Amino acid sequence: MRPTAEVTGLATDVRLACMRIARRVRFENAGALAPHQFSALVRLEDSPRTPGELAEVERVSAPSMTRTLAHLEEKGLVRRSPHPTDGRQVLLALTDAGRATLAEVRAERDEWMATRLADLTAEERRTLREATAILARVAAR
Amino acid sequence: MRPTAEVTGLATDVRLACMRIARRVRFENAGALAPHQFSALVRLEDSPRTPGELAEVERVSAPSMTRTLAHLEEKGLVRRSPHPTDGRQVLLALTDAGRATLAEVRAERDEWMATRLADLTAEERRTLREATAILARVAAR
DNA sequence: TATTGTTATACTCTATAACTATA
DNA sequence: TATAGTTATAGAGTATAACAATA
Repeated sequence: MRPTAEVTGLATDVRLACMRIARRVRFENAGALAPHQFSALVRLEDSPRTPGELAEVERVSAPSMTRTLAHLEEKGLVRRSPHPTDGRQVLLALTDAGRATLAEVRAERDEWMATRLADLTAEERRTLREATAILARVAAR
Repeated sequence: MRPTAEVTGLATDVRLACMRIARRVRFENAGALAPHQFSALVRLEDSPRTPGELAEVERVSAPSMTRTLAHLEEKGLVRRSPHPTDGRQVLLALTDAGRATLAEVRAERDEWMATRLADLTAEERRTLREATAILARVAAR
């Protein structure tokens, strides 16, 4: 469907609101983990992956991912193991420390948001709950 | 007010939704302008500012801002002029090209969002409209 | 003597190209 | 010969320290 003026105006507002929130969350929680390191760690949460897969999904070059993974390994957050069937490939997996770090960073970020949402009315929170479901679909497309 | 479990869960959802949207918008529109250059340009929109003011509000060092401004000046997006009363300071202002560039980047970003919002129902857009007003207040605190 | 801005230098993240090992 | 990953090298952004000009 072709966007109307009403939709375009809303698009601006939604975009700006989301970018400001994201910026505040990142700023408030610089944390011990750089953004690209955090992103890579998140990708390993569901299952181990190869450096190549991680580079592709994070849209960085293979050498960049090599470097990022080396740092995460130094910090003990990921562990590497040989690929079971392809000797050229390597598998990276989260360590217990890696999982704990992910949880910590998320807890800090949630706390920032939660303290602010606690001051809203129940009605306002209901609106946000509905909106996040919609935004999740929008982001997925 | 102390966050309840219900609020903490919502905080996670809101935070994730906003960060995903922000990420998609940034990814989708890499544009001709690097993020830090775009940010600095936005700060000059309302009125001219000194390098020191820009460095503080963008939370980067003075030398970093010097460098950023040099690049923006090379591209013809900002113009420098002497401070009227203090010979040590310098004033940076947007050029017409700078304003045009800002408008272009925003238009691209809005288009990405607008094409997605156009597929939603009117009811869903009403929810988003209410939510963005709430989020704007949250981000401002 | 303090402040504003720039230059000097070093470190980090990123990319492309070259290299090694395996398929 | 093609693919996965690493190493070599270079480019861009950032920071701290040192410097020049002005208050």
